[in-house]
Amino acid sequence: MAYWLFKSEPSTWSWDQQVAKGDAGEEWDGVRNYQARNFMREMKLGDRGFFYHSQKEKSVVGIVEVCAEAHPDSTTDDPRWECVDIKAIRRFTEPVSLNDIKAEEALAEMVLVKNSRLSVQPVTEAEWRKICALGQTEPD
DNA sequence: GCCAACGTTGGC
DNA sequence: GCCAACGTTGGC
Repeated sequence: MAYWLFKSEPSTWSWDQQVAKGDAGEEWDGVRNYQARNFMREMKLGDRGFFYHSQKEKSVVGIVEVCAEAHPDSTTDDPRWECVDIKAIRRFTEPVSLNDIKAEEALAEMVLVKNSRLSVQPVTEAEWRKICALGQTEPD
């Protein structure tokens, strides 16, 4: 199983909206970046991801699961763009802020730190476990 | 609100 | 195929 991070501006699509979709999940649509799309193409059913709020909050707020593999993005006719569906699994007991992450030497190589603009990105298992620990939340 | 970083576009 | 110009994102 692989681990990922999904970034969203809460004013556009928030954790609460994701939770409201329940187990049916929702398309992670609107991605118009090849790198991000390619990562979504690599995702398998059951892969886990962090849900990160950008902008004002800048925190990992919960865990999601891939519930549909890559398919055409319904928000565009352009066949280049695909997306996966994700569903909320659980909220972090404590949100883990970007500051918290930057303060951890073990997390210094995270894509979130190195390339803050990439909206869909891979997370290593070590990073996954570390951030779950910081969030006082079960990793699986 | 600013600006750095990055990606994309289009002219040559 | 290069690169300048431009647009967007997101942290500060």
